[in-house]
Parts: sequence; C-alpha cells; structure tokens
Amino acid sequence: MLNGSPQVTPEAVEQVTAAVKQLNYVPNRAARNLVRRRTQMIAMVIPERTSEFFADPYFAEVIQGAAMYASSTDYTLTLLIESDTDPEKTRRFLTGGNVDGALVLSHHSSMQSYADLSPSLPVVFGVRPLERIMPEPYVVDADNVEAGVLATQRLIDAGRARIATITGPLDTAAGLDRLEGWRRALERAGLAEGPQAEGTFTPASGAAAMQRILDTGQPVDAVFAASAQMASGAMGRLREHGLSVPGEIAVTAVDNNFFAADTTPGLTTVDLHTADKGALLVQTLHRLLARETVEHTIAIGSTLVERESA
Amino acid sequence: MLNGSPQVTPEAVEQVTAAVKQLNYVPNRAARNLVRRRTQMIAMVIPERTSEFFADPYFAEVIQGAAMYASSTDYTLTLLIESDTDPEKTRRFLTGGNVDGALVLSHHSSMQSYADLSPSLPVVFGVRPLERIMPEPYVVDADNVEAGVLATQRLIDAGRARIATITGPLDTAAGLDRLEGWRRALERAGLAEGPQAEGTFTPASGAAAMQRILDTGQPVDAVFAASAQMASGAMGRLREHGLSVPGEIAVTAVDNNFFAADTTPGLTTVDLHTADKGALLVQTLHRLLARETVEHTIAIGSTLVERESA
DNA sequence: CTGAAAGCGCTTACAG
DNA sequence: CTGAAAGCGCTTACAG
Repeated sequence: MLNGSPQVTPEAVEQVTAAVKQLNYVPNRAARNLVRRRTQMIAMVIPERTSEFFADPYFAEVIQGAAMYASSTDYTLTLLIESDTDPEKTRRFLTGGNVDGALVLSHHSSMQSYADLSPSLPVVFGVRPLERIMPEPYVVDADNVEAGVLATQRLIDAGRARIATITGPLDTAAGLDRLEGWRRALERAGLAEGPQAEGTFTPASGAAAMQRILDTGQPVDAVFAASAQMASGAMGRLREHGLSVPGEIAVTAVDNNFFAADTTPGLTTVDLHTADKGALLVQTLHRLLARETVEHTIAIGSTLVERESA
Repeated sequence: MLNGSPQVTPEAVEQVTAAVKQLNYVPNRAARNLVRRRTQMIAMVIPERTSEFFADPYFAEVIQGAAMYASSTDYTLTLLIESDTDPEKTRRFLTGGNVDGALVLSHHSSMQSYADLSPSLPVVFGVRPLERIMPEPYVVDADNVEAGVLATQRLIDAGRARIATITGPLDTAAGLDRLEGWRRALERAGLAEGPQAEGTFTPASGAAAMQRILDTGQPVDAVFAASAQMASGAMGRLREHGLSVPGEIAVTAVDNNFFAADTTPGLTTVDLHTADKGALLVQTLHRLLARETVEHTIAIGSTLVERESA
C-alpha cells in the first residue's frame, strides 16, 4: 500500500498519507532492505594518493554534486577511498554486499579490476577508459576534446597565431583529449602547432613546462594550458620573465576552479560543470539499478568563462 | 559465536574463522542491523553554500580523514549536505532513523538545531560553538589560539616588531581564536598590537584587508593572516605595491593547504592537521556509540611549516 | 480486492 | 555449554 499498488482510491491514499505524516512514520530501512535484498547504498570510489586528492578541487566538486543528487533519491552515497597499502580492501567491500552499485573515479590500472566486478555489481565510470576494459562500460565524463577546442578557439578569436600548449599527463584521457582539442582548433584555423610541453596538472609542473616552451626560442603569443593549476604556475613564470598577460602572451585553460579566479590577471577558462558530472554519475547508476535503459556514454558540455587573461 | 562469546576453545574459533574465510561468508548487514536496531551509518553534515565548500580545501581534507578512518570501522560514513532551500530536510534525515550518529561541521545558527537532536542522536561537533548550545557538547577542533600564537611567534622570532593581522570573520570561532593567539604572542613579547583588518578567509578579502592596513599609514614589517588564502591575496597586493616578502614585510598564516605552497615566495604556515581532525571526529563518535567515556573537548595540535615568507 | 501468513538473515534469550 | 526457537520490521505471494 505504501509502495503504490495498482488500484487504490485516491481518498484512501490520501488518508494513509496523512496518517503516515501525523504519526511521523518512517519505514525501517534495514527491514525493507533485508527483504528486498538491496542495500540502497552506492559507493563512490576515489583514489587515495592524498596529495592528488587534496590538491585537486575536482574531487570535492564531483563529490558535492553527487552527494546533493543522491540526497534526492532513496540511495545513500558512501565514500570509498582506495587504500594504497591494501588494494584488495576496496574490492572486498564492494563485493561484500555492502552496496548496490559503484561510481569509479580512479583511472589507469585499477579501472580494469572494477570493470571485472560488473555485471554482478553495476559500475559507472567517471573517466573515459584509455583501453578496452569491458565490452560496453558506462561512462559519464566531460568532453575534453571540446574543452580543448573551446579554450584554443578563444585564443584564435583574439587574433593569436603562435599558440603553444601545456598538456596534462599524456597517459590520461583528460591530458590526451585536451591536447587533441588544441590540435583540432589549430587545424581548422589553418594555424601551425606551436611548441608543446607536458605537465602533471600541478602549478609547479605548469611553471616548468612554461619554461621549456620559452627555452625553445620559438615565438609564442598565446598558451593553452590543460589545467588552471598549470596555467597559474605558468603565469607566475611569465611574470618572472617580464612577459605581460594577455598583452604579450594570452593564456587560456581548462577547469573553472578557484585557481582560475585567483590568478592575476583572472584566467579565462573552460568550465567543465564538474558538479553536474557528480550528479549525472549518481543519476546514471540510479537508472541502471532501476533497470532502465541508459546510454553507455554520457558527455557533459562545457562553457567558456571569460576573464582577463585572453 | 561469530561475535566473540566468552568460552570457546581457540581451536574452534580457528576452525570457524577458516570456514568463514573459505566460504567467503559475509554477514548480511541488513539482517544484523534489523535485529540490533542500528544502522551502522554515521552522517557528516556539511554546509551547502557551494562557494564556500568549493573554495575551501578544509572540507575536502576533513572528509578524506573521516572517510579513511571510517573504513577501518564497521561504520559507513555518508555525506549530508545541508539544503539551503529546505533546512528541515537534513534534520528529517537524521531523526528518521537513517544514522546512528552525526558529525556536524556547520556553524552559527544551525548548530543549535543539531544540539537539540542530542541525546536521542549522538552528535560530535567539528567547530567550537560560540554560544552555549547544550550542557556539554562533544567537540573535536584545532586549537586555533595556539595556531595564532605559533604563526605570530614565528614573526617575532624573525625580529619583527610591527606586526599587523588580517583576521578571519569575527563571528566565527576560528576568526576569533586566531586573533586571540596573535594578541597573546604580542603581549608575551611585550610588543604593541599593529593594525588589524577583518577578512572572510578568501584571497580577495585578504587583498582588500592588506590594502586597508597599508592605508592606515602605520609602519608594518610583518603580517599574520588567519588563513593561507587571505595571505595569498595579501601577498599579491604587497607585490603590486612593490613591497618585498619577506624582505620588507614578513608574512605567516594558518592552514597548510595548496594555497600556501602556491604563493611566491612559499608561505610559512601553521598546519592544523585537518585530516587528523576528520579521523578524530569519526573516532570520537564511534567511541560514544560504543558507550565509552569520551572527553568532551578534543583539541588537535598544530605545527609550524617553514617556507620562505618569514 | 483484502487480510493473514511466510520469510528475508541475522541475534539473543531460553529451554534442554 | 549447546541447540532450537522467537523475533527484529518489513514485502510479497497466496488463500480467502
């Protein structure tokens, strides 16, 4: 009755609903879960490497979006931080009947092991797998190629023609795809590719990459950095060299986080709507658990946020 | 038997343990919780105001520490983001029998409403309440007075004598206590209080506060900022004025997050061990739920991290 | 359509 | 000390 059976008069429903409200009746989750053979819990798996987790606002944003969306469902979201010392621990938890499904934000090698959990445990990935880990994985991720195009196009629109790039790690989907976006935008505009240097998404790596680009001696009037953090480090280095932004060198980047707002001048960046991604991850898993048909790849759109650096 | 009854021969225990392991037996949580009348879940309540949540690495750090500690217990940690539009929603969830206890990171007005949940729902606060919200609240928090002393003492030890401060919001415990630490350190050293200006913990507010301090025209050779983010903004302003750090003005702050590592020069800050705080919050609640006697106030020590700004 | 019964997988109090 | 039974609070299949 409380679960919406076929034919009940609206009045009856109303009366029961009223009674439920008045008595402050709350169904017991444990009892319900016991008989339904479900836990009503979903796990969000996050890589441990603390430095990365702390230094990257990305995770906080995904988690916030996911937690907020989850609160509108009858699922509870729990955070599962991968243990570096005991990698099996996470898997034991997931396969131990503690959760109905998992959201995986890890990458690289560990993705495969989560893919193996499926289909006994539904899994949605928050990162595009670089290799084939299973026939048809569910993936919710930003369109990083589009983000790269957007940021680079902005430099082109500003009249720049010698555009360098500071890439992310080239063994990650985000690093690879944003570089690909830079390439495509230049190609469409008929521009030659400027120098490129690889970073690790951190400010320090961005500064070092900027230095290597300057060291090539090639003329450069703009830089597309694959992350705001790297752009922040790069702009510091440009300042040390007395190069003005955007006057002599225009800069754009991906990730509209507080690093972007905190640079001088403010950084023109692509907003990846990361909180939306968190929400969509939960929503996708939720629909999967409700046995709905879900597209395997869900791309999240990005938008350019204009500040002063380009 | 599986729950450690008094007199069982070690051999028997061993045999059962072996069998459990071999059969990959995992007790059903729902069934266990149903009979025990527990949920084995604890909630971490976090303020919604998105800007704050994103801009402040503090929450990510507390959550990480809490999630990691929780994984070593048989409790599951769930994130409860307070809804600004429906403040009652959070309370309904907490009182609806969904969790065995709560960790509250909110402050101000909402603290009282969570205090009212106790003792039917054990609550541990992560912020020292400014007003008396209940007879004896459980609080796990950094010693912000000590942190203020540490950061200010560092400036004194460096031979500075005209020490200004950029305070946090003076309606928060952290803002008030760090200011108090600055006062005490100066008093002990027999130094006069330099100018002070209030900020909101953000880089922009730090820059504005720095400006107001300079505008006073009072001679200043050092600044203690109540947060690394404000110090970051303040250092930008000093640079614009052509004032060198630490040459002309030495700077220290509280919060050893990536803002501290990312300034030029690197910021000497006080590390509040925020991840430890997250772990201790969970541990304290865990002990409370196990009916252990727990001290009402648990202070977390802080340490000075020396970089180049002082 | 309605209502009583069985059963989900545990724990615990109790009879043997 | 051991083992069978009752019961936690729900849902669902089934008899009426």
